[in-house]
Amino acid sequence: MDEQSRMLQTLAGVNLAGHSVQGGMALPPPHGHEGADGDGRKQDIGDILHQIMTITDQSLDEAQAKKHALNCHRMKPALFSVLCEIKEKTGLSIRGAQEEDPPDPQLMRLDNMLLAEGVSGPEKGGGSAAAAAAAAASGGSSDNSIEHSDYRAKLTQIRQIYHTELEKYEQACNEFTTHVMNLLREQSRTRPISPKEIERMVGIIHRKFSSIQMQLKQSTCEAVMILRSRFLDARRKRRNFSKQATEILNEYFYSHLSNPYPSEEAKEELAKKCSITVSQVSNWFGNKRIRYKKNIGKFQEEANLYAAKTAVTAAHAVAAAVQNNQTNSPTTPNSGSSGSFNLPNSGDMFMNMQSLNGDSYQGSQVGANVQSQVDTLRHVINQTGGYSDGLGGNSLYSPHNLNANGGWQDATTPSSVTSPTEGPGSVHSDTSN
DNA sequence: GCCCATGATTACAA
DNA sequence: TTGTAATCATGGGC
Repeated sequence: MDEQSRMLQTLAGVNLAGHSVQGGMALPPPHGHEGADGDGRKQDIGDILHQIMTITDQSLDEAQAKKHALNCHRMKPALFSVLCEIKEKTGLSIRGAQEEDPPDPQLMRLDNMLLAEGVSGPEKGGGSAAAAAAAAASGGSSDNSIEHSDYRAKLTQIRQIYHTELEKYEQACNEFTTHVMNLLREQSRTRPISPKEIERMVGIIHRKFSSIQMQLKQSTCEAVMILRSRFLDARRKRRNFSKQATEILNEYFYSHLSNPYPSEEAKEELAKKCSITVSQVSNWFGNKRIRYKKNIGKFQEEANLYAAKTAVTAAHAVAAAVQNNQTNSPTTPNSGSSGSFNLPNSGDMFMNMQSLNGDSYQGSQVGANVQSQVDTLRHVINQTGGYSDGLGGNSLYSPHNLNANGGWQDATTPSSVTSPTEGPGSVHSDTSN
């Protein structure tokens, strides 16, 4: 109504003389510039304008009656035509300033994110990348498949809500647009409304609804981010490693107690075997070194246990090697690559035991001194098979690898055993520190 | 609910 | 960059 009033005010104040109108009728000049003949027409136009101007102050019935009277007035076609012309001219200038809005960068960002997360666009296991990353971060154990599906389920839920809401908005937008268009078409019978003006109005409505949609997209993005951060937050979802994984890590730790710093390759192998990540292996060793050093006494029993286990495995390995040597090699027992103390690959017993057991440490060349285990093995061999489990007072392992400063010694020369293939004091490849 | 174990994080040093 | 030390946060047994 504002625009209408404005235009009518313009009409009322502007000299319309000279405008040709439908039916070859010229509009009368305004008041004060006419002769006696024009006074009648002036009065007519003045009346019409007054009626239009006061139409909002009247009751509905009155207004309807006046509207009808206006529609039937003989001057209506002429006025209507002039109004159309003026509106077209003013409309052009307004459109020129408003059209061709550039795409909103924020909206584009939101759209891209929703697409990347699999919320919008075709459904093809959206968010699987995030879920996979989280699975890797949290250890890749069987729990992850549960968490993965949990994540997917929640994402699907968000997706459904998003699409339902979006559909609702679009439906409401269409309904409202249709309604407004109908209203405008209806009104166009009584006041000049061009199709372009209707189009512009539709554009305004769509812009309003798209701003609402943007809010929806924003909150959906937030929901996805929260879900993702919760899922990816390993600390929040801390799970203890499996017993088997801890066993493997402990075996490595205690069999490399003189230098418990696995190389990158060893970490990768351990990670693979334990179904955890390399950084988790690093964390584990970091924690283990610190906690072991802080409380050696507490870990003594554990150390003995793993030393014993290692010794048993090693004894089997050595027995097998001896047997192999007896059948295959006529040379001196300690020469060459086999023999009673000629441990394969020069003393990285853990690795070699794994190899002998058919595990995957072969070829990884993860060197570390294992003096304690070699000592243990010697002990076992010297006892000619009289192996004690090491838990009953006679400790198989003594924590002699920590130096006075509390740091680990660098792969020191074993006091009683010299590796046949390695010189004294040699440092293995896993001295990553 | 408390307490301990344990995986992760952070600040710092070498 | 890696390791250490301290700390946080959670899980699990009691």
